[in-house]
Amino acid sequence: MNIGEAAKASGVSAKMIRYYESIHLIPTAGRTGSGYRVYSATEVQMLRFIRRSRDLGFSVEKIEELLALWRDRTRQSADVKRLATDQIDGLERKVREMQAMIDTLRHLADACCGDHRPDCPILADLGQGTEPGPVGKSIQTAKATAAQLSAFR
Amino acid sequence: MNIGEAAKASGVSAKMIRYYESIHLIPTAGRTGSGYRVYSATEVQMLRFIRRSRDLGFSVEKIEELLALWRDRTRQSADVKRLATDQIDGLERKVREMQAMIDTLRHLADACCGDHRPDCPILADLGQGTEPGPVGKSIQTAKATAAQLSAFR
DNA sequence: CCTTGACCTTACCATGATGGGAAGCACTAT
DNA sequence: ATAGTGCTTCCCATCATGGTAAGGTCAAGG
Repeated sequence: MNIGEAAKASGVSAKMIRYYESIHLIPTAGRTGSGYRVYSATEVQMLRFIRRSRDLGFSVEKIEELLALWRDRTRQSADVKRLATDQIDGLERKVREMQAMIDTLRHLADACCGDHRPDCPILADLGQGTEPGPVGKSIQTAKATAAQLSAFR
Repeated sequence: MNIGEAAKASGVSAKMIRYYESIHLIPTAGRTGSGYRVYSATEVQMLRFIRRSRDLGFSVEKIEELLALWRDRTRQSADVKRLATDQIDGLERKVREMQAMIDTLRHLADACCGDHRPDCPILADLGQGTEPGPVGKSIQTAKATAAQLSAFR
């Protein structure tokens, strides 16, 4: 099977298949005499495993661990479960951070009449600065930086 | 005021201040005779505006628009509000996607006894593949790819 | 006056996962 | 034989941020 066919069958782009091979997430694919990569059903299954794991938000690093457990017939399901619950925890943390942003934004947006006039509590709040002092003067809900947000994973 | 002091006063790292200048998000800072950047209270206020916007998850691109509206005394508050509600929409979409992942993961984790035995429905599900066919055989809740997730912003 | 330490400057590299494109070779169907 | 599609490798871009290195500057104290 060609890389293109494997891509179609697994839902992983050819580009990413080559990338996964280059970072050794998957073993080096076999080659035809002319240098084309060749994939078997087993390898496509592994690619689907990866694809599904990515769909659940796992990082490549975590997928490496998942694959290792998958291959290991003497694994302990507790180890797999821990990976899953860690993933849940991380996602939930992210959701909470974003929810805090949403709450703040909605609060601000609700206060903005949103018409032709220039007065805007949203800009007023952003411009005010929200000092890190003891008594914040503006709505101070979202504490997470966008940087911190994307930091996870 | 030095870049270090401006960083402390605004909550934006010196590194990022230079970066924001290089991409023209903020105007070119003045310099002392020896080449040190100099910042006034006005510029620090702009940096705080940026910092706060980032805290609310706005991309640099969106912050550019926010800053333009901030400076424009003839702005229409509707334009600001639209930026805010768009941001809310984007965040909510992301939250929904992550919530779907969480739901799927929790479902799987709940089914995993998590002990010393190797049997694990989590790996079984990942390995099974969840074909894109009409009748998915495994739990199929999370439809968003991690790629799509981070694609926003 | 000289040293020390803290701070500034620029320039380059790295991150994580992915896409895009170019140049060149291989395969398939007409 | 030729056209078209698909494969190969290699390089670049993303986005916002941090790290590091080599070198210049400033302020305080001996």
